[in-house]
Amino acid sequence: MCFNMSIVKEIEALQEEFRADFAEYPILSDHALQWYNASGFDHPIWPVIGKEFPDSIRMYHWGLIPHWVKDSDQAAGIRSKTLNARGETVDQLPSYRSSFPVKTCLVIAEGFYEPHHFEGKSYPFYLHRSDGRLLTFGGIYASWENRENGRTVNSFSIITVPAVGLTDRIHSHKHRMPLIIPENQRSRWMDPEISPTECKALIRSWEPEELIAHPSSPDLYRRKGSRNTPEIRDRYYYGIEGIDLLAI
DNA sequence: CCAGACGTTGTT
DNA sequence: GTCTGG
DNA sequence: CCAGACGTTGTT
DNA sequence: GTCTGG
Repeated sequence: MCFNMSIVKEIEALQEEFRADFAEYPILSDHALQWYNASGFDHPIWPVIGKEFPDSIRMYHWGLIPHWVKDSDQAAGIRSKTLNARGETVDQLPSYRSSFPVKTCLVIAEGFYEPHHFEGKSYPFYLHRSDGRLLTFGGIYASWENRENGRTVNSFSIITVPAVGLTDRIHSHKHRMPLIIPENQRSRWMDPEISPTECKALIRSWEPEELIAHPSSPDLYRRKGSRNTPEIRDRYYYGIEGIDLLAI
């Protein structure tokens, strides 16, 4: 699963790393993305690089709206359920298959959150690279035309796979994790010539050696108030050994 | 045949 | 758009 | 607006 | 406690 993620980076840092420019420069007072925690259920716009626009970074809404959706009510109903697309079935399901493999994308993030269930309670953990470098999740995207107002909504879904390694130890409940595309596989993932079979073969459980994790604030999943504060991403001490020491 | 689904796994 | 369940 | 739901597919 | 569906 992957319903919450984070990125706190300068716009320029993304452009340099991916040798791609923002198609529409985000209107940000400080030229930085400042998501300590973004909840998919709020459908934030997020930086992605799509197979059809490999030289630009675009801000797409998290929560894929399939092209066949008829109206905004239907769109609202489906996009909370398409934050993740299971890798096992992404090439078959009606909501995703027309995006695979022609509309795959790299979803740029610094880290992501997973809940650890322990003694009947849930504790969020933040997972990220120890060197602070960015991660790229494998995703799919779609464009939907809202006929009520003539506007186009671009959106994406993060592909999920069975959890492994540190992520599996943390997400002991669902055993799922986002598809992480290794740096040396990014160009392959973005290859416009790739066959469906070859593309499907790139959907594998993997996490970088550098991935580390720590418990984070129980406020992460609160419904009320701002959940996008610097503190929410910091290490939180629960005073429970099974939690505080889990990822050490 | 037509109406309805189409999706995944947070929390309280 | 296309499949499924009734 | 109110009644009714609120969950999962193991072993941390 | 809070959300959804009727």
